[in-house]
Amino acid sequence: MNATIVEVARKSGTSLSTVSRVLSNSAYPVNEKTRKRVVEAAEALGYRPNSAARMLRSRRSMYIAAIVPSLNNPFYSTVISAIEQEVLASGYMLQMYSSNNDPELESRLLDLIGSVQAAALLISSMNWNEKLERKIRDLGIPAVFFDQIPEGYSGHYVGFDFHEAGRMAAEFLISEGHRDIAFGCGPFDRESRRQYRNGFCEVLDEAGISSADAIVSIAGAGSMHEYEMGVAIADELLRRKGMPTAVAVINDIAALGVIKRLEIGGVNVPFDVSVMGFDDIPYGFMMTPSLTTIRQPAEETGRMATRLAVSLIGDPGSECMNEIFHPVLIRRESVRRIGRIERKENSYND
Amino acid sequence: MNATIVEVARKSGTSLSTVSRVLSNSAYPVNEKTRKRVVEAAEALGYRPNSAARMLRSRRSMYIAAIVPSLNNPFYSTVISAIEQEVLASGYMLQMYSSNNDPELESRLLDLIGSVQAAALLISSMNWNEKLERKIRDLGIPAVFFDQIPEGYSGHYVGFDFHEAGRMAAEFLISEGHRDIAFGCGPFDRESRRQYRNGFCEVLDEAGISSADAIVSIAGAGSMHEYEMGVAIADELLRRKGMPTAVAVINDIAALGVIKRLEIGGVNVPFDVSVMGFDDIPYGFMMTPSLTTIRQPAEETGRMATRLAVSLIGDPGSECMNEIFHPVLIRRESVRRIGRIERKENSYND
DNA sequence: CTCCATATAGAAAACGTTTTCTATAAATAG
DNA sequence: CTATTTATAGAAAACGTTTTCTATATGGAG
Repeated sequence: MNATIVEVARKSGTSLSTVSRVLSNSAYPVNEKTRKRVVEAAEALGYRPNSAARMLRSRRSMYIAAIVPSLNNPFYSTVISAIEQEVLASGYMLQMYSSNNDPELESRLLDLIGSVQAAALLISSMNWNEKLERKIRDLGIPAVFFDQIPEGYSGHYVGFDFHEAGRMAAEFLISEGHRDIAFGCGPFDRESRRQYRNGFCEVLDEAGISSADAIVSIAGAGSMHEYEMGVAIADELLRRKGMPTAVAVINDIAALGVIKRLEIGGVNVPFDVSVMGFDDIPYGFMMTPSLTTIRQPAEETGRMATRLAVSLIGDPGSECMNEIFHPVLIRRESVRRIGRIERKENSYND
Repeated sequence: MNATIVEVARKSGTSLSTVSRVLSNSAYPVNEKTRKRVVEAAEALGYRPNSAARMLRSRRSMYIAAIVPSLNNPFYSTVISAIEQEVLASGYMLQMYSSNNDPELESRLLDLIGSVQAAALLISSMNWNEKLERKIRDLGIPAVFFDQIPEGYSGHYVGFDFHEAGRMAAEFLISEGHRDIAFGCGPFDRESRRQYRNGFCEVLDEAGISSADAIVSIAGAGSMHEYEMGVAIADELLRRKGMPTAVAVINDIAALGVIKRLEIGGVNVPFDVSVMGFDDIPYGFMMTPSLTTIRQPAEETGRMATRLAVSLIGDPGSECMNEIFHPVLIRRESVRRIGRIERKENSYND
């Protein structure tokens, strides 16, 4: 099987202690000549340290664990890529799992992570309760929440200002001359969505537009695919008497559903109705019309969360650290300025 | 810190051997009464086995490692999700890394994987050479390639019939009445693409259509984003004297670039030119026009590769196992039948 | 020249398990 | 009633490292 440190010791004519010191480049002084012999022997034998033994004895973990709701969501896959890079760059290895936002699965995953002795936990979850809190605390390792921060959570996190994003969406639509505005979404089952809605409605109300009528919330959307939800939102819009001039949708995929359904219903986007997304999925600018949306910085979130976690490893008692990212507006074609009727110049690129 | 088996033994008034037997549910008989005591003590202490110790002593790994070119690619993220599920279901844990198809990084990752003592390796790579072969062999664990199978590789794999996919694309276009057909792609730097091209051209030639003129290969596309490549393909098409009636594109994202660029150039898809994709990204049916394409079964690939790997763990000498999946045609709107001029009925769903 | 620090390296302990070995009591076979 | 399984459980070894402890030269300081 794999060569062990003992075989390297035998081959290099030294003791196992010496070999360990060389190969784990400890601070302990070892003669240059000997070091060379050891390195050569290890090389020749194709020695690779057994990480289980190493972790066991040194009581140091080489793993950072991450839990995201889904890997298929382009936002999270971007975050995860950034996390992966940063984790490797910090000398750790990544153990990544997806939870589907299922509390049951989340709990099982935390047990697994507990038994692999990860050095830190990165997690994005919409659930927060006694049980989860205890489970995470029992892990005895620093945990960093990122992206959505569940209500009541009070620990380290790298978040995003969903409230500001909601405000930004509404402000932009109003600044483009819209007054008759709808807000399409599913149930408000997570804090992030409530915040977005609050920000959005706040601005509407400030502008003297009734936000109560604006909301088109698809009740049973919890189990629906985002796209279907968008279709349902557009259905509802088409059913109403008066069409708004603009609709903000809770995420990009749903926005695509809205657009497709409206187009089929004979309503042109953006000429009859403007549609505004949220997320900035990488396909938004490839569409026709390309999607005006709001971006949450995904790489930055992943990187920052990882850095924070790494810095927390080894000093557990530190007070709550956090970082909040801000939304950035991505102006493209799916929202048009009211009053202008000329066709906006098309572009095939961002 | 975390409770150990010894503390559980003390608390339950038994020996550490007994505790181990209970908690690792070994086949060894242990009195029901005692078992209960142990379980309760473990529960009370919140005991979680230390996987490093467990792996070290039992010489069994709990990890399956996977390397994919990219996590941001929706095809791979679907594969990875399936792998994750299947790995967990088999009682293992997943260690997943992305290589960007970079041989250097691949090699580093293999070293890492070697030292974590994974039980099996799942890998999708376009590179195959002496060095990689030796590295993988040195791991001493079963390796299963999936998706693309590099030329010269002879081991376990779960593949896809790219040649058939190429044939299918060409046959479909011809069956829809097209004779003037282009094939848009980047450099043929990987076996899978060569196979697709070969199948495609084969059918063209059989039908008496010169395949040599059909190929629009963007030279510098190696470093380009797929979408840019599509734009470049369309540019080239627009530059030519005669527009083909149909263009097959090497992947969906590039197809989106082609469509957008053609539309901007005043060429309507599918009325003036039909566009055929390849991959079936999840956004294909959300677009306008929705994308006609060919699907490689991603979940099935991930699941099958994992099952194969798991079955291979522990009997290393078995001969080369493999499984090949076949393409399935996804008919949507971006390809139209030549001769028909009525607008196909739009649908907002698959 | 003696004493003490220093560089170097081997011996042994330890990490938390699983597994093998050994021991005892109960149960069955003869 | 003795001999031999069988059920049960503790003791001890082992997995491959890192770390602590101990030992031996070597080199200055006095």
